[in-house]
Amino acid sequence: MAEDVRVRFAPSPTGYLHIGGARTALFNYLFARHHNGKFILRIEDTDRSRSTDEYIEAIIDGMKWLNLEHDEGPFRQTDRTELYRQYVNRLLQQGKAYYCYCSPDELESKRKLAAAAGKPPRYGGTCRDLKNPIAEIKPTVRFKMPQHGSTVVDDLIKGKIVYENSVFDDFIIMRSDDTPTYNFVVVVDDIEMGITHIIRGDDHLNNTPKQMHIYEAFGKTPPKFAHLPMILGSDKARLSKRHGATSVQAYRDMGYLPEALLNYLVRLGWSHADQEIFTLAELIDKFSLEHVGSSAAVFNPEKLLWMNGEYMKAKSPEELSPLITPFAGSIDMDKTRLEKAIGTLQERSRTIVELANSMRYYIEEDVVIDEKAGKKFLNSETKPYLTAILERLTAIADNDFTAKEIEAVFMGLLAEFGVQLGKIAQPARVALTGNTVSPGIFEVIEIVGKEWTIKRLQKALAGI
RNA sequence: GGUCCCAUCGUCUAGUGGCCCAGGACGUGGCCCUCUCAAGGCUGAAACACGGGUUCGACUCCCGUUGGGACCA
Repeated sequence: MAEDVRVRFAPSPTGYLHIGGARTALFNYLFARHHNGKFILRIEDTDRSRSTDEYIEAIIDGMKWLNLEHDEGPFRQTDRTELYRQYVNRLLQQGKAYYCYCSPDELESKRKLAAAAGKPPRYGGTCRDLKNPIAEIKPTVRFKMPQHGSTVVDDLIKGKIVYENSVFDDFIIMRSDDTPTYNFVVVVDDIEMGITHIIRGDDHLNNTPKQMHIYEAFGKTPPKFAHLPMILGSDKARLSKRHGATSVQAYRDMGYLPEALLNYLVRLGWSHADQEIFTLAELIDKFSLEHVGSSAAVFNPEKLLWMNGEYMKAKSPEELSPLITPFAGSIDMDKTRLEKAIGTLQERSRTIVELANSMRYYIEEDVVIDEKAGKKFLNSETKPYLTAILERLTAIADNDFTAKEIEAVFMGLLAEFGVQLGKIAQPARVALTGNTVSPGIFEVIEIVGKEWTIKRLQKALAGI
């Protein structure tokens, strides 16, 4: 390996950490870890009017939740304007950039003229060879782009892309108020930070040739570029708020697991034959830019939900238990009983929220009977069963109140009444959980415990 | 409008000229299992945008058309 890999994730803090941003961060992270390189976080807050500290926090927070640890940073661009100015001056001194005195109005009218003539609205180079400064006007600084030949971007994902230099104009690198522009700042920062690979969304693809010329103006070899395809919404337009939840924290709040979200995100564009589920270690080991596809991907919430369910099943109750707290509050329950309860529910919960919600009849002493369920299963027909269940369960010794014993009771009842299990399990389920759906009834009864079970059965019977 | 990118089941994708009358996954239909619901097992429907080349042979290479997307204004 010739040089050490250094990559960066450079979001602008104008919103929460976006799903697309998270994927970009993930790919950078995996690339860095795979190559034993460095992953740098840089906050692009040059646009001060739209950047807020709250969003900076939110982005860092989101990265932390996803466990995408950076090695350096977070760096911020604010207060580095002096540095950018120095870089601009170097270009100015070397004649690679120049002052432009054209007023916005002039440029605007020229643009309109060009548009009317059906020509692309490019800067004509009016001030390119100007000898004497015009004292009374505060100028912008433009970068001299080559006027002939072509520029080749050899992208790691998209392949070779050729741009005719005639399509470029001399773009502004510093505004008249001394603030540098995006394309310039990125390059300066990437040079300063020694970035070797730029992995970013392909919405930046068309900026790349311009940036390459800035590198060259500073005598630097441009880094390698890899432009990731966009993530789209169901209507194939770029994923945005109107497609529903797009921020990483929204998924956290909906009870998704960070590992599952990452796993889903990595499969949006990257693949490893037929494999769907990957541990982080596997991803780091197997990740490569060569297997990143080149077409945009539609975000599919259903598949994410499925994948989260897979991770819910794979977790141990001990791991799940603390994750419920934000949704269900701290649960006053014996540790082993709590974990048993989770164990019965995790495989039928696709999110932590679903899990927390279905915990109710384990956590709360009283249960609300669903009206429809009550009508159907708690009636004169089932009363004898419930009465018998209450009687037999009460007879079980307190320390024998286990699923196994409870099952034996039910089996005995089946024989006596000459009915199928469903006949008596459903009424019991409704009496104990309030609903027709739950884990296996014997386990439920054990975990609910003798005291509450008896109480609930009595209450159900009283209501008939 | 100009420039650029993209195009395999509804969706994510495998496929790097013959292994493909196209494989996996989500979703979806059916069946099985079953105390309910999930889970699980089996099974079905479902795609190479179109048109030209190149080649003994194209999903795979080239060109064009169409359609989507991005950027610049």
